[in-house]
Amino acid sequence: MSRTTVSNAYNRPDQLSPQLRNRVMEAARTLGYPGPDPVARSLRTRRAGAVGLLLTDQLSYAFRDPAALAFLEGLTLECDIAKTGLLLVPAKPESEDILAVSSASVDGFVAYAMPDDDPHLMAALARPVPAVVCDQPDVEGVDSVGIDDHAAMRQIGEHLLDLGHRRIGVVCMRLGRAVMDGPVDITRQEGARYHVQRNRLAGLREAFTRAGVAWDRIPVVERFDNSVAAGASGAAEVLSLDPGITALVATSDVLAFGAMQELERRLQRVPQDVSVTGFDGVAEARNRELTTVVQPFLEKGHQAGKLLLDPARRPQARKVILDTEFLPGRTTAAPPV
Amino acid sequence: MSRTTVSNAYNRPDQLSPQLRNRVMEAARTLGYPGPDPVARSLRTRRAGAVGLLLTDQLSYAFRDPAALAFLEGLTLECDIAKTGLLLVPAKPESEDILAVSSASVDGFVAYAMPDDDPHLMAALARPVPAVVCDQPDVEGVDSVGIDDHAAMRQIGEHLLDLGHRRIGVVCMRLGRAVMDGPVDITRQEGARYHVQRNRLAGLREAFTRAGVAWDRIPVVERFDNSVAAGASGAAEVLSLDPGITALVATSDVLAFGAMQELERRLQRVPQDVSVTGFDGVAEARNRELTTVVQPFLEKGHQAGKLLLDPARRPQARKVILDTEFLPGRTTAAPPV
DNA sequence: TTGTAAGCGTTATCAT
DNA sequence: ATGATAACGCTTACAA
Repeated sequence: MSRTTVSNAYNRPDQLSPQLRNRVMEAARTLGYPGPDPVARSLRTRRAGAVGLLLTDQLSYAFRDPAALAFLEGLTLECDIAKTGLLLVPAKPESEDILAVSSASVDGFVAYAMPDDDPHLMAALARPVPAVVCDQPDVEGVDSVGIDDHAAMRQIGEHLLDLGHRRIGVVCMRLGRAVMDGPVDITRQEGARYHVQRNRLAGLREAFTRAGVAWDRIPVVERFDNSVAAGASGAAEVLSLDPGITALVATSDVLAFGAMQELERRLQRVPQDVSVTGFDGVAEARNRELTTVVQPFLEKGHQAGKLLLDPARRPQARKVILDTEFLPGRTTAAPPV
Repeated sequence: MSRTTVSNAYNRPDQLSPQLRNRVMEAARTLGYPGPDPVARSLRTRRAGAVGLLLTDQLSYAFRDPAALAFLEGLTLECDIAKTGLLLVPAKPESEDILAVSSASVDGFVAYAMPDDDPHLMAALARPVPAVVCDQPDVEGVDSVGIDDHAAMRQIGEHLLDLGHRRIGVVCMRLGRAVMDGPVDITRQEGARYHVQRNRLAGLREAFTRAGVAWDRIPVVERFDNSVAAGASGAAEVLSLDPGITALVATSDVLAFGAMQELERRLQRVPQDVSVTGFDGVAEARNRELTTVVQPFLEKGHQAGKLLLDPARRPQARKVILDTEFLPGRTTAAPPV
């Protein structure tokens, strides 16, 4: 029996007589042939049947961050439709080991919120497969999905300014690949390796600078982790830098929850004593009526998947900017008199 | 320049002179050679560098279930260590299409809480790669990880019996691959395709039967989704079948939250009017002090990963049964007099 | 240190 | 309807 016939028996049952097909399958059982080898098939067909996903952090991190989860959910829905697997590629930011990226058998990559200079990102973009970046700076020839972080954060700044706040503090997420928890000077703010954080800080800065508030007086504190605990300790540090602030701006909802926890511990009322804002619009933020910006994470994942899996790929890179919505909540009010 | 030299330049930089290596890399750049093809490499080395994961539901479901998430987190931690990617394989229960399973380029499979007769599971086990099943019945020659669902649920039953409950109702998760929301007779309970649900119901039944309570009088209601909404509607249905129950047993914490929501809507107090129990011990259950059984999801994922990735594989299948802890909370009390 | 040659297991093309 | 042949791109003994 020839190879071709066996291949057809598995892949094109209609191309050969049912009895021959049965004979093939029976022989396979007898001989212990487990069916076509996926890797060899991929080599021949030039299709891996999987999409690679690069995340900011080690794999397990993604399962703790509600925002990353929603993105993943949107992306997997597209993968389901395209009958494509999703390969979570280990890409710890502190590791320089890009072997996992360069040897991942995938038909394309999605990079989500990676730092601009991450070697894993570089390695993925260097691969001769399509890629989509999400929440990252545009790269020549690479499709991208994102929001206008700058404008969204400026809205939050303007909201606080309208309420009358002038002395504020900021807790932001990591700005580089190394742990650098502490106060952030303007140089580091501008040179942040994370597109999203850089733009949010810049947007806030623009709002305050326009209103005539000196930005270099505003304490900005960095935390590596996006966790409630990090938000709490970040808020504590901001308050130690300027105990007189009337509002705390966090660059994520999760950090804002931590800030609120710390304020509560200090018996400071929100918003009567200190206003707090977040960013993202995760479920808990809506429940607790945090003043925040809602961004469509699920839709981001959808769009990223669609761009990557769209068979009719355009000759030039496409760029999707999704809408955000400023959502005033009960955690902001006029500063105390 | 020979193929070998190029291969060595990429894979064994120490095996050739630095200047030659540089010459190779430069030539690669000039010629636009993107580096070794991962698929061809996998074919040759017989290593895919990825582990396949089969989940009960479509991929996106996993990102909604806190239990599945914790399992994933534990598993990915092991994958990180082994520098192996994790391939989420689309395996919708209602689909018979196993192509994604049989053509996934993986070095092994982890199957998590799949129904016993799922064709995707069969296809994965038929592949000539190692596999680990989790929360599933033992399969000849396949490593397994799980808990003693039967004993754990019996504990819950005994707890309720000790408090004096005799008329109870049950809300369980799906027992088969098709949506069959509604009351469940004993035949369907015993024939449930989901190992976990089957054993939990059997454990509860044993406790009540031993105490002399006729099990066939106890309303058991099935819901396909493991969601708060499903728990609420399931509880409502149980209450319509027997308005006189003094306790509601849910086979998951999430369903229990739904049951509590429905009881609150009916102005029934928990636990004064009706007791409620869950299963899993997710974070929210601990916060709300739900009476439940805590099971180590993270550890389950760890163990599954370890078994699969352990290079020193035993000749015979290994079986890991993890401990659970009965956690009495504030949602159970003696029935009203 | 570098090169030669033999597969890895498929599927596409073409011929019968 | 079925079969022969030629890649797919790589790694790895082994030889030079």
